[in-house]
Amino acid sequence: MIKNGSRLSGDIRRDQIVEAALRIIAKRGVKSLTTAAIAEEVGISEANLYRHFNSKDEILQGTVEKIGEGLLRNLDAVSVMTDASALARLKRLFMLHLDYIDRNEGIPRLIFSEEMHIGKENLKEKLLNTIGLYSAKLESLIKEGQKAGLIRKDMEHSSAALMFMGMIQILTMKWSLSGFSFSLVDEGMKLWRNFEKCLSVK
Amino acid sequence: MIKNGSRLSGDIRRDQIVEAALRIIAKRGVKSLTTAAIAEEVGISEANLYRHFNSKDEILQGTVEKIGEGLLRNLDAVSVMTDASALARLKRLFMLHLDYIDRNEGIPRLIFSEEMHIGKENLKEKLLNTIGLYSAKLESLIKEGQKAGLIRKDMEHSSAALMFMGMIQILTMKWSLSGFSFSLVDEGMKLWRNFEKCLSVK
DNA sequence: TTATAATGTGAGTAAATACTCACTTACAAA
DNA sequence: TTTGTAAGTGAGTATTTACTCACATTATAA
Repeated sequence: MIKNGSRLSGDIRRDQIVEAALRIIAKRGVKSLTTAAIAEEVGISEANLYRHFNSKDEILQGTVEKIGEGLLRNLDAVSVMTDASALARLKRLFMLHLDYIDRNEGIPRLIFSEEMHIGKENLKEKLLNTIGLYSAKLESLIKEGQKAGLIRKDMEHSSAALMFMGMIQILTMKWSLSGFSFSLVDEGMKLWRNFEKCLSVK
Repeated sequence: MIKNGSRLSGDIRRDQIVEAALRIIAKRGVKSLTTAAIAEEVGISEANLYRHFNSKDEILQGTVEKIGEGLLRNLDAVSVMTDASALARLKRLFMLHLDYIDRNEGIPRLIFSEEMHIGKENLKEKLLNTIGLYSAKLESLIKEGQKAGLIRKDMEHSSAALMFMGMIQILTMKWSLSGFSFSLVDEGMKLWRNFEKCLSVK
């Protein structure tokens, strides 16, 4: 049995464990992600966990990978919209992102968590890598919009991309602090309308 | 000796403890903020900590208060600039905020931390309260700028305020993830220039 | 059938952590 | 001087947590 973090197509338990971890984070936070809690959520013994992962850290790594895959799927979904304008695709990406977070409340918890920021170089790297891919896509969409005459030419790509991600972040954080009490998507729509004014040529 | 969380002017140890806590968070994160670590940083025994605070939670509350005070001081500093334009004051507030974070690396760690988001209703409330005051100030400055004809009239106040805070957030998070490896203030300046384009009437 | 590997578990263990307690020392006011 | 109180400590304790180990069961393939 290979347990070194590499994917093994047939290992159903691995997926169950990772999904259980995400559920626990969503419900009770990263601090409550103990081996005991995971084992109970899956319905197996704690010792059995270690038949599928070498450490709790590896489990965490699995959940980060899973989240990253979901986010990158959104990039693909937008890439496919070949007949839509750059601005329409940016909007779609914005809403897809919010919707994905809405369906996985563990995401902001995990991304903001200290586990992701301190030590754990592999986790940090994965996150930075995903952010990098995301930024690149955003910047290329913005450039495309500028060429098409939809987005003002004096808008700097990297700054606009940061603004895009910043809006998602602050909204997500407010949402998390409020106990997920308002509609991410509705509030996001309002924010987007304003951002579009910023981008558009007058 | 009163230890119920209320300020006591003469208690120097309280301040020392809170400052030590902030230093530990900056250096090693909230997870490393143990009673043992605090005691060692201050240079007193663990038991002595409990002469000044009833619990570790109270110490954390003290640090959150300290940070909040600093942020609100920036609001005051800007309120005093009576002869500057609304846009100039917004810029000043933006840079003051970044500078304050730059000098206190523990701030993003603490604000993003699970301790602030899960359970601990009193901490959450303090944070939300500070954010509320901040938003209100931002919105009033934006309105002022609109009246003066400096900021475009079709910009929605609350969305623009969220964008302002979102930029600080995303920049701060990138900075934290990068191990504080770039200049917050320099990168912030770039972002600000772009944001000003968004706000300004053409 | 039988050998081998995978999957499973209960009962640990060592380390970390927030907090307590009995007791001592310093020090200011009566 | 006495007395009361704040400030201090070393040596605990109960609990939590990641992880291990010896051993049992199940599935697979020769």
